[in-house]
Amino acid sequence: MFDAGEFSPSSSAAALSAECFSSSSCFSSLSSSKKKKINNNNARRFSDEQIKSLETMFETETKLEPRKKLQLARELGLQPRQVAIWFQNKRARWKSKQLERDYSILKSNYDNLASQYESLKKEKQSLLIQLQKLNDVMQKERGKYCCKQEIELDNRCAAIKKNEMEGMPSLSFDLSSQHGTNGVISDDDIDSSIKADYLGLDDDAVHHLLKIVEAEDSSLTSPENWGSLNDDGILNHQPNSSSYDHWWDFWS
DNA sequence: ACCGGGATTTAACTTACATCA
DNA sequence: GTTGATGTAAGTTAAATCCCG
Repeated sequence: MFDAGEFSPSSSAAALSAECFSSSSCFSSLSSSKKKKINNNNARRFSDEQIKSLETMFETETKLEPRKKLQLARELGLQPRQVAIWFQNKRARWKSKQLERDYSILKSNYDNLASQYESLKKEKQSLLIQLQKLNDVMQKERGKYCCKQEIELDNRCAAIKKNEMEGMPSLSFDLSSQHGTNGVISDDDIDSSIKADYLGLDDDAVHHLLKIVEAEDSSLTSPENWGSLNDDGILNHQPNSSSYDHWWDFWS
């Protein structure tokens, strides 16, 4: 399908040199002094107008039809083979640039992900430290009030034994003394009772403990302590409930 | 300002392979 | 199925050009 005047790409060098089809292609066989002269005339490189036309054509189609190639070559005063070679080289350069662009985009995406990963890692570390602190406080308080209750229980047992020895009736469980004056158990009572049962503590211990926990809690709930959680971080995602299972493991 | 040399750009070439008549 | 013409991608060459010390 070669057009008239075009040479096969696989032609031998000897054949090509014999087919000296333009001043620029003949250029390589000239002496250095003549090369210099031709160079001064800007003959080797295509002119700006030629390049502009070639670029414009390349934007519309990266592979030229033979007829368009002939037409373009005629318009630019080049050999069709020169146009063909220019398009070959242009495709190669374009592909190389495209690879660079793709690489740059991929690298940018990777850097963003790596940055997010590092940020989340720091948040996790910070949360683990806070969790450990809370755990320590809980252990300390639980131990403290368990002892207090044991002492109180011992005192009551001692009083009962004393009364029994003195022939007085043993103290019965008095609802009114523990849960309001009318003997009716209020919601607060139930609430405290549940908390006490759950934690194994009495009311005072529960209230005291809750104050401590709330104080610790405020450091978690105040925005200034959130760090980068707001910045497109985990707070913007609906957490999977199982993600927080370890929090409740702590309480059980 | 000039120079030398390494880096980059670019036109042209070579080779290997694919397609089609 | 084979062959020759033609086209392309990928890699190379050589000269021009750029850049920097």
